[in-house]
Amino acid sequence: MPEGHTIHRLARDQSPLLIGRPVRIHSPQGRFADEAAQLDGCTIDEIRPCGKHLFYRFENAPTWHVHLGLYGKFRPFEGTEPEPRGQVRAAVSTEAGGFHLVGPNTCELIDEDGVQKVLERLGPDPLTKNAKSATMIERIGSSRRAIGGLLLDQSIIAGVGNIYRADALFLESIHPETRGVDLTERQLRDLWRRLKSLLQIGLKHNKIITADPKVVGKPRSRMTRDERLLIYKADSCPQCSGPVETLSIASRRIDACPKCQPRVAL
DNA sequence: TTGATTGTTACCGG
DNA sequence: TCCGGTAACAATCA
Repeated sequence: MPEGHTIHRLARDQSPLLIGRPVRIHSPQGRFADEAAQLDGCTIDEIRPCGKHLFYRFENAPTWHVHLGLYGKFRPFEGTEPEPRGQVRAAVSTEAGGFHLVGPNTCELIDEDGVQKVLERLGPDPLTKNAKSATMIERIGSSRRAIGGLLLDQSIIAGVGNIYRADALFLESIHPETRGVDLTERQLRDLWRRLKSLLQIGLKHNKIITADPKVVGKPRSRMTRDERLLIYKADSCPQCSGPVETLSIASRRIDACPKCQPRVAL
């Protein structure tokens, strides 16, 4: 259930355990068996995150491309591999431990051309070092689509999901139905910085910080100011205490405060 | 059992 | 041509 920060976090956490040594890979339920056999015993050179995609680059073997989709997750273990539970597509391990990959959306082997094809379809990822906002700003600024929809479009900006789009727009006082062309360059630069900041906070804490106590996992009263000032699934606006408006943009829920995020007059 | 969900894509129609 | 709506896929939980 990832937005981009989850993917970057996984790459960061898995790298010291897996890179530079041979790994055992198998597919307990067979749905990835042929591919796993190709990788078994090979050495991982690099675990590269981009947006919501993960690329495991191997020495002398194809690249393993994983996208978790809505439900996929990595179930880590220490020491000996446990009995698989659920739809375990692949099991990866070293002597120290490893993980079960459960229910991913994408799980495939691709060559370098394949990697490039996936990357070409992604916009800049704010969590990637030296990522440039220019592409995002240019594409949004020339689009008549609603900004709420544009932020979910991975070819415009990679790694942003449903929660961060809502909270970033709230923090920047932009109504989700505002058209891209109606935003100023200043607003777009601020929006990029805000998304980057939110993703970095998520990366640091290893969870999305929102106003929903169930998601955050700690009481609202104990959140810092930055953590609390968010609107996704909030009962009322954290800023003005007014009612929250729930909309559907790009077929997904988005919340907004009609007072703090005024609609632009057309 | 039903509905919702931190995702993506193909397809259709205005 | 652009863009929104919808279904499909898939897994889990309240």
